[in-house]
Amino acid sequence: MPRGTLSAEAIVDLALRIVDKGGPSALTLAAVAGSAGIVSPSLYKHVRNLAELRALVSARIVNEIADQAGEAVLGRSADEAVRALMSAWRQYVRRCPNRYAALIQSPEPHTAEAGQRLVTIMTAALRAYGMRDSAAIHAARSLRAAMHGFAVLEVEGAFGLPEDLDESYELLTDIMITGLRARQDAT
Amino acid sequence: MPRGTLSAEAIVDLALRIVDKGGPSALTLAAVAGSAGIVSPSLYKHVRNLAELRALVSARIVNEIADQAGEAVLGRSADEAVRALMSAWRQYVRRCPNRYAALIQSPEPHTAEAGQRLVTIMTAALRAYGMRDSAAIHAARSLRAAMHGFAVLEVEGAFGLPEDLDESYELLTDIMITGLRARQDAT
DNA sequence: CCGGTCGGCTAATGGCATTAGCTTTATGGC
DNA sequence: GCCATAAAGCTAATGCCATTAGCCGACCGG
Repeated sequence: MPRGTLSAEAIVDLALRIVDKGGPSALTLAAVAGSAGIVSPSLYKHVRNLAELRALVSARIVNEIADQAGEAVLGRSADEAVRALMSAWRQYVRRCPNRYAALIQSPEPHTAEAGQRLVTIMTAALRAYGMRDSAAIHAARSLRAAMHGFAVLEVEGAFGLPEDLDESYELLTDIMITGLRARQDAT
Repeated sequence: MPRGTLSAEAIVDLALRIVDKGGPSALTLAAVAGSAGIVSPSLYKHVRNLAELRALVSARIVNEIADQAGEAVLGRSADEAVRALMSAWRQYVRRCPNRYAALIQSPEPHTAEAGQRLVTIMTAALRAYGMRDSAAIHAARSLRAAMHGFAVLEVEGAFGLPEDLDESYELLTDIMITGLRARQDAT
């Protein structure tokens, strides 16, 4: 077997660079092959098809986010943990908007596994509010919806008005924290 | 001029039916042309290109959502208005998941205009919390992020766990209401 | 030294968007 | 009622992309 230098991992690396530069729509097999110095059909020796490459890329991105999120939450709990988590999430989005835009939310094995890490991190952070099991799941979903929604809208340029986005996100953060805490008091 | 029966409006109608049936990726000029009984190049006499068609479709969808949202909010205020708004939003998503998935959040004139309607509806609902101007904008963005995030994740099947989604959304609704009310009390 | 397999290649197909340029057809002014 | 015109259809052609089939050479273990 020739050139051992091209693994699926390496291909994902190249794919990420392409996404960073040209956005999600630039991620084509032709482009990846080109940047690897081979022709596109050769890629099929490493990756099943474009859909799988997208899934692998997404899994990598989710893992990156989970890394950031996990680090942010470390040593904090309750309000501070949620604030740090939300802040870390948005920081990732601002640092790598194209990657975030390329994220595909599929019930695909690799991505799902990485997503599981996030669920664990989030439910752990929520345990400080006295939430467990189902309650923690529902709260984690709410948190994720808020973060993801803001991220998607910001990345896609959907916030047209001139108001400062940092302020908006701070408000969203405060709302989530207040809301979660109220739940804690309620139950 | 022959066949006056095919306007941009009619094309969007056909496009929506295609999206409903096959999801966003099924929306191709070839498919639309086929369902209109013409060949694809003829479409360019009515629509600039695929991107514009997508934008027109999105504008229509945003208007549909604004209709539902506006109706839901009518005659209610504060908590009740927010609850009704969030409920209407998700009902639309559940009724037309493919349409929601096809939504493109572009800073494009038609969509932006429809989006303006939504902003108006939302800020009006938030005025009951004593929010005006910038404060209302930030709050509207937060609300939109929460609703959109949940919608996107639900539509894309990103919520893998068996927990009931209705319950999750109710929690998110409560969190938003509690958070917004706390803001009201704060200022 | 040799055979298998891995990883590259070329060729070919089919779907799609898009452009150019031709033809038909309805209609509005005469 | 007729005809010029412009709208709205068509065919042909291009180019990009994913994907499949089948070929070939190079590395590795024995």
